[in-house]
Amino acid sequence: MSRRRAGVTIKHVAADAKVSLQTVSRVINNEPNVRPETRSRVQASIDKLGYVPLIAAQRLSGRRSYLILVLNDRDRTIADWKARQGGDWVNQMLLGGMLKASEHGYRLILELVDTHSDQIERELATTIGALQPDGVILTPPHSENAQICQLLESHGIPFVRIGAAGDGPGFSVTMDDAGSAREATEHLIGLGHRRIGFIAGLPEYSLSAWRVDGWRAAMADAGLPCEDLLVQGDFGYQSGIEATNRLLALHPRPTAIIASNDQMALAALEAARNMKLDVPGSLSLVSFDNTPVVRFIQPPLTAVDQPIAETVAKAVELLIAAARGEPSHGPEVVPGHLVPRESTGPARPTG
Amino acid sequence: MSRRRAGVTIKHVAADAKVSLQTVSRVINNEPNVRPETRSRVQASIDKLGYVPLIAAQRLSGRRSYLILVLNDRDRTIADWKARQGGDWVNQMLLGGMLKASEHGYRLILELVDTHSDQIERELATTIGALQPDGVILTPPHSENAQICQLLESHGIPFVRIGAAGDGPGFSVTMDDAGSAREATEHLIGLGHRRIGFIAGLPEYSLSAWRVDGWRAAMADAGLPCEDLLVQGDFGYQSGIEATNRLLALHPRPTAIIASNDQMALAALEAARNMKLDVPGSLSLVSFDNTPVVRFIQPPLTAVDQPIAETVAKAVELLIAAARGEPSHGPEVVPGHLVPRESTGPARPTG
DNA sequence: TTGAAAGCGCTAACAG
DNA sequence: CTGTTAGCGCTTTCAA
Repeated sequence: MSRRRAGVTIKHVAADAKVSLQTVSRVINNEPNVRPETRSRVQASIDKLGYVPLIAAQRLSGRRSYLILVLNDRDRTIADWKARQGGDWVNQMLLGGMLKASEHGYRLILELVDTHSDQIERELATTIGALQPDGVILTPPHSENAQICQLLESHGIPFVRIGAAGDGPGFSVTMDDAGSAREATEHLIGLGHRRIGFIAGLPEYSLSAWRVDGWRAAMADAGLPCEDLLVQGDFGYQSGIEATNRLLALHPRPTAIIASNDQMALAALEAARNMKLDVPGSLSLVSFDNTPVVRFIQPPLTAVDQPIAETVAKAVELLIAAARGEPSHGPEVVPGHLVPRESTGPARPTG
Repeated sequence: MSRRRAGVTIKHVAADAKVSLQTVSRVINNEPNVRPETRSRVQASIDKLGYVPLIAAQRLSGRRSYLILVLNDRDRTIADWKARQGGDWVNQMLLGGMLKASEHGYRLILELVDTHSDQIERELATTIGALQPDGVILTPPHSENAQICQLLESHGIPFVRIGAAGDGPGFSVTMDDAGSAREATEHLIGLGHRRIGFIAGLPEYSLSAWRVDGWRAAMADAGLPCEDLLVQGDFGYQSGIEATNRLLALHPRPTAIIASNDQMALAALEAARNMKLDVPGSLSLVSFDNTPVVRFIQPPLTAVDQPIAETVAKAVELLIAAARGEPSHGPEVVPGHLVPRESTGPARPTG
């Protein structure tokens, strides 16, 4: 008869506490309408028997799955892992997300999705159908993917878009890219720099534009021109080299450069070295992301720290609140901050 | 009547294909005893309707959960994440584990467990009870935890112990720590070193001893004494400083040091610098783990690369095979390898 | 405040 | 080769 392992179920608890299944269920889910006395009797049985609700069963009978799905870009993530360059986006995501989730009895499942595939829809529908997560977290560039957002909406699954504009569907949590870029720029201006180059990231990421905006605003506020000081990069090392070469060929040469991510900043450092420019003596450098390597390189880079853990924790909170039917908030912004290190210094006249 | 979202279930498929539920189930699970013709008709309906089996339902009816649980040490993992020093154990684990798992329709769930808690048992029982994973992967130091192993055994859940001795319960996958240590030692001997110090890791990790063994064996083979050259560390930075100071105070001074992990190697580098010793001019240094930082430090460290991704992938394979009732293998060994960089050079007579 | 009954979507056991 | 039946463990009606 027993075709599975001996497990204590709600039935055993009910029998032990001499109540109905329903009452046990109510206790488990902290629902009202149970006399305190009954509740504690049931709880005692639960503890005594070591009963644990089986999530699959809870899900099946229409309740929550206690699962939150995090969607990352497949190629990018795998490439990062294989490169072993110390990128820690995923680590910070787990740090913020897992811990917050587990506070509420939820679990995170990381899933890699092929952005460029024309099968996203099928892939995603399969995952969602199979898992029935209570919420989904979208990271860039998926957070800007209309197809994905629409699919999630049509399934009625709450989702958070990280690093994407707040006016779309779902919740939005951003890291104040503009503010951070402004802070970085003001830091340099404070050091006396007047020609500050900016290497932008891929235009399909909204945050690329926001970072440019922050820089522009700070420059404008200080009455400094941006003119030829903005060059396009693609977040990759090679593009950083090219962008830097372009900037350093200008007359007069910029005395500082802000790169939209660490890879490009590392590239900028290399490019500067190739031109025998000392950092920070002849060129100050600020980077975005603050991945571990930038602390170990010589000189350690001044960088904008992206509060990934905090942001993802916030995302998880929004999702859990939504699953509980709590009222939803507007777009959330988690501020980043500048970490000054040795790659930035006082401006010196260019040669 | 419909108290849940419209979802296409096995019933719809059965109706559409004009077969019984059971036949659909057989097709889904690739079971035999279905006429090819019937099979393809069912498959057509599945595709047409976009049917996806709900994992919770499969689990509930006694089938597999398609979940593999990975247990990591809570404090260590969180500390690593917070330190942001570029440790990428988790990344490599996910790289190897997730990809392999997804090949077979499985998913990985990472769970942090408190080793020092006297509640491990309850904590674990809860997780296992709630999730009912088809397999569990234990990483050090949990892989050596008798309490955990016993609990898993009593629940009848297949599990793999990574980096633990092969003679315990469950499957075992190791990274040939002894072989790697031997390779590192032979590399140094080949460079002419005769006094090679070794900084051991925490004794509660079996792999600490294996690394020592490999070093000892290589030294013995070359007819070199180990005597006072072995000092105890605890994998932490501070212990690396102290151990190195101890070694460098010896007469004659060792010309090379192998540290049992990167943190201690980084510490050794620092300690050597404090004594104005050039690396690798006056002291060669080899480290274990090969985390990203050791490539970015000056000089880049020669290191033993731990094949974490491969190892975890192997673990996942073992678990899936076990879930399928395939015959089990003996202990598996995934070889690591030495990555020579600039921290090792020819031995020079000590002063 | 409590309980009884009816499923959720799927599979195992047994017929045919 | 295919179908029927009886649950898996839990929650949701709805009734008491």
